[in-house]
Amino acid sequence: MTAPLMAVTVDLAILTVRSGELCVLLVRRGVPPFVGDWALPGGYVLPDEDLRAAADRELREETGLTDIHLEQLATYGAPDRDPRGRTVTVAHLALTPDAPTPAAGTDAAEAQWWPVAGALDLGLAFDHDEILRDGVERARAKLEYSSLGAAFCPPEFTVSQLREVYEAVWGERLDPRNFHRKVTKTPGFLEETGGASSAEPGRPAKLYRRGPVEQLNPPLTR
Amino acid sequence: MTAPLMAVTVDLAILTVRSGELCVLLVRRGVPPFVGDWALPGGYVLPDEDLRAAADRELREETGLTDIHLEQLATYGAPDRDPRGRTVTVAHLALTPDAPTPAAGTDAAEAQWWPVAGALDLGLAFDHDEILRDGVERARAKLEYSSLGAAFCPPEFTVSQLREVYEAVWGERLDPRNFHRKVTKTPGFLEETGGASSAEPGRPAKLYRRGPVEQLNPPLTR
DNA sequence: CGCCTTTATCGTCAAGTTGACGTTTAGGTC
DNA sequence: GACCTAAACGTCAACTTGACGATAAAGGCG
Repeated sequence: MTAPLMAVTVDLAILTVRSGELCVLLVRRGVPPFVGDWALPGGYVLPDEDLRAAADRELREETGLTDIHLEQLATYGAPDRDPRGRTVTVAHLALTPDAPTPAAGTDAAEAQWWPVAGALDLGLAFDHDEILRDGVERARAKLEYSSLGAAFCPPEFTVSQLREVYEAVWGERLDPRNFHRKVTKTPGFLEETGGASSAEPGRPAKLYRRGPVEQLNPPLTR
Repeated sequence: MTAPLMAVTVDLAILTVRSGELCVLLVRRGVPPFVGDWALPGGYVLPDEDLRAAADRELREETGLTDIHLEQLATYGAPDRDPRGRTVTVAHLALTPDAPTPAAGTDAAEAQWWPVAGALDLGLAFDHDEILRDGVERARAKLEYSSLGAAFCPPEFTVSQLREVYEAVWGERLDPRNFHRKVTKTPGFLEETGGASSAEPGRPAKLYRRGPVEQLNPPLTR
């Protein structure tokens, strides 16, 4: 049997929290198909390129960001998902602290952060609605049982900043006192830096950085 | 830019519990490359076939099984993972109750259940060691916070059977009384059928089937 | 039939965790 | 200083967990 050949792409659901809202980076397509529609950034995997390397490259090209959390999400390969021909896309999920709106890439007329609810109302190109929904779902689930919330925060952050991340991703308010107790009493989740932040009114908050723990046990609860 | 084309396959990590051990279905390769080596069952995705459909088809071809739990695991695409040329594989994880050793498929000289520890010592073809490790890891994690343990059990089963699944997958003993309390008191996890099993010595155990709940909250703990 | 063995099921209790909410602390501003 | 704000710490009842005792319901055996 001779193997059927297909195009393979990577697409990125790059999430951040801006002003208390979970946002995704979308690009407006500048080439067919779906010209003018909004889409997740992505592109073809090169002949000698690893999937992870392709995702890293696209991330760098679209945002200039490096060293942010990037994980494989899922692979989408419905036979008719791309009108140009059979294309399988390996979707990735990236999480980043709030960053300036990046420059547009080569294939994209514009790039812009969108609140996820609004992005899903736009009607994205290809099956990117589904990918985005799955990515947001993954992010929500991972905040519960991993220390990934800190991936949305700058290197040093306060407990309040971290709580605002959880509130934005989960879309619900959390009790500041119980949240503080939980994250500071979980060994290895946070490390005190010694610094303090007095940007906000009120008592200055201690600064923390990510601790070594990846899995939270017991998990945080929505 | 013209899209680089690649072969796309699905590979299956089909897990079951046999005599208290977590086992995986392996096939011995009958065609190059890696002739004679053990490998996960799998094959090319057809030109008009969805990824899920390809996984379903391979599962049916290799085991004759249908209607068992099947989920996408991850996608592996290192440029040199297949000596025949660039090949990306979408690995799937399948969980099934104990079943008879299936007949070999077309490309496989034999098919056989292997305890996972032994299977990893064999040195599997391609990157199937890595896929198997990831699949086992996924199964272990999902038992904690989902009701997927029942996917290893027949339609009707006892609490002890379910506990033996957990013990086999996690590789540790659980207290029968606390396990019983946990699974029977979690609303929606199990449904009593009314029947009883007296196959074992001792008091007959009530029979249960899977309840509607998918996510366990709070989770079971190792 | 009683008695033993086996496993299922139920109960108990101390320790730990959660959720709701009060109190104190440490900065700003007027 | 008085007042505002948010951080950080405390309290307490309800619940969950882990360890393990007690009871129930079968079969085997004298």
